[in-house]
Amino acid sequence: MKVSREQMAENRCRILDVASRLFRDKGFDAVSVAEVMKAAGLTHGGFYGHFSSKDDLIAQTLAHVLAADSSGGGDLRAYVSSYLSSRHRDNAAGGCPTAGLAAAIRHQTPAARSAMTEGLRSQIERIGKALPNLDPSDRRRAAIGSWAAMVGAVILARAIDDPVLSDEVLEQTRTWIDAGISQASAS
Amino acid sequence: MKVSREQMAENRCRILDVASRLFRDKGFDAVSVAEVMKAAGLTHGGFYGHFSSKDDLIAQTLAHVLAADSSGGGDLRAYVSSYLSSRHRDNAAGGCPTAGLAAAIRHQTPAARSAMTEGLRSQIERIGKALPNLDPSDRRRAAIGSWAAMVGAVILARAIDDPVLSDEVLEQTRTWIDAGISQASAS
DNA sequence: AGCTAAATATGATGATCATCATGTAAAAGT
DNA sequence: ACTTTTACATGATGATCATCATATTTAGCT
Repeated sequence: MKVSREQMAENRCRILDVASRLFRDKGFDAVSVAEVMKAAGLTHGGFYGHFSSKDDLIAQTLAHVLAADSSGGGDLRAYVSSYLSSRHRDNAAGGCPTAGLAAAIRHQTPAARSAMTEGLRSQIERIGKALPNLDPSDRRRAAIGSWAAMVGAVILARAIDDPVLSDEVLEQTRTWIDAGISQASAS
Repeated sequence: MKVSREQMAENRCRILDVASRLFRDKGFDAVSVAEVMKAAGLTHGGFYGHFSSKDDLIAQTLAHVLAADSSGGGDLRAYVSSYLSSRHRDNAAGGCPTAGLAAAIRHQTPAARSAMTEGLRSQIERIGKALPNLDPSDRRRAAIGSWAAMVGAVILARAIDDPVLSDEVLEQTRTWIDAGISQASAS
C-alpha cells in the first residue's frame, strides 16, 4: 500500500537509523537487507524503492550517521573519558560509528570510503577546536594522535575477552592522551 | 590421494599462511573456504580433514599469525616509523594482523577472541620492553597508548580515500607518539 | 607384496541472501 | 469522483557458500 510523502520520508529515516545501529552492532556483512527492513517495521520488498542496492544503503547510512555524530563539542577531557569508558566499549550499536565501522570500510564502495573521509576530516576539526590553547600545528597533531589512539583503544578493548586487560587498555590510553595533551600545551 | 605425513603438515601450514594473507586482505567474510584451499594449491574437499569448521580455521589462523608476529624487537622508533608508513598501510595482506583483523574479532568465536587477547598481551609486553628508560608504570602506559594509536592510525589511514589526509594521519600520529614517548621519559 | 587407513578430489545439499517481478491499495493530481 | 502514480507487500530467482558424502589413490604398516 502507498503511504503519504511524509510517511515515506519517515520510513526512510527509520531505515537509516536502524541500519546504522545494526551495522555498528553486527557489521555490514552480518546484517541482511531483510533484517534492516524488518527492524524498521517494513518488509524487504520496499527496500529497492529507497535504495539502489545494499551498497547504496551502506554508503547512505554512513553519511547519515557520520554527519549526525556531533559529539565532542565541549570539554575534550570529558569527551575522551566517556569515549574510553567501558560503557562505550559495551555499546557498539549506539556508539561511535568510526570505532564500530572504520576497519570495515576498506572493503566497501568508493561512496562509503568518501563518506568516511569527510567524517574523519570533520572529527579532526572538531577535536582540534577543543584544544584552543595550542598553536595550530600542535593542535592538529594532538587532534589526529588522540583520535587515532581513541579509535584504536576502543577497537582493541572490544576485540579481547579479558575484561581486566580491556579496562586497562581504555584507562591507560585515557591517561596517555591526557598526558599528551598537557605536554603539547606545555611546549 | 593420500600424501605423506610431512606433506600433510606442510599443506596445513600453507593453508594457515594463505588464509592469514587472504583474511588480512579481504576480511573473514569475504574469503571462502574454497578460495583458501585453492590458494593453498588444494581443493575444498580436504578442508575438513584439517579443520572442523571455518570458525576453527579463523581461530587457528589467528593463533598462528599472532604468534609469528615478533616484530618490534629492537628500536621502537624505527618500528613505529615502519608501522605508520604508507607501505604498511598499502600492504594489508602482508601487514600487521591486529591492524587488519582486530575490529572483526568482535564478531568471531570465543577461540578467536582468546587468540587475540594473548596476541595483544604479548604485543604490549614487547613494546614495553623497547622502552627501557621509563619506570614500569609509565612504560606500560606508553606501550598501551602507543599501540592503540598505531593500530587506530593504520585503520583510519586505510579507511579513507584521500591519500593526502591518509598520509597525514600516519605522519602526525608518528610524531605524536614520538613526543609521547619522549615526554614520558622526561617525567 | 598386500592390506588398511587416511588425505585429498569430485560432486552433492541445504541454507542464506541480494535482487527482481508482480500484486495491491491508497495518496495525489485532475 | 476518477485516474494515475507509487510505496510497500508477497513471492520468486539465481548465486554463493559452508558443510557433507562418496570415490580415489597412496602412505604406512605387517
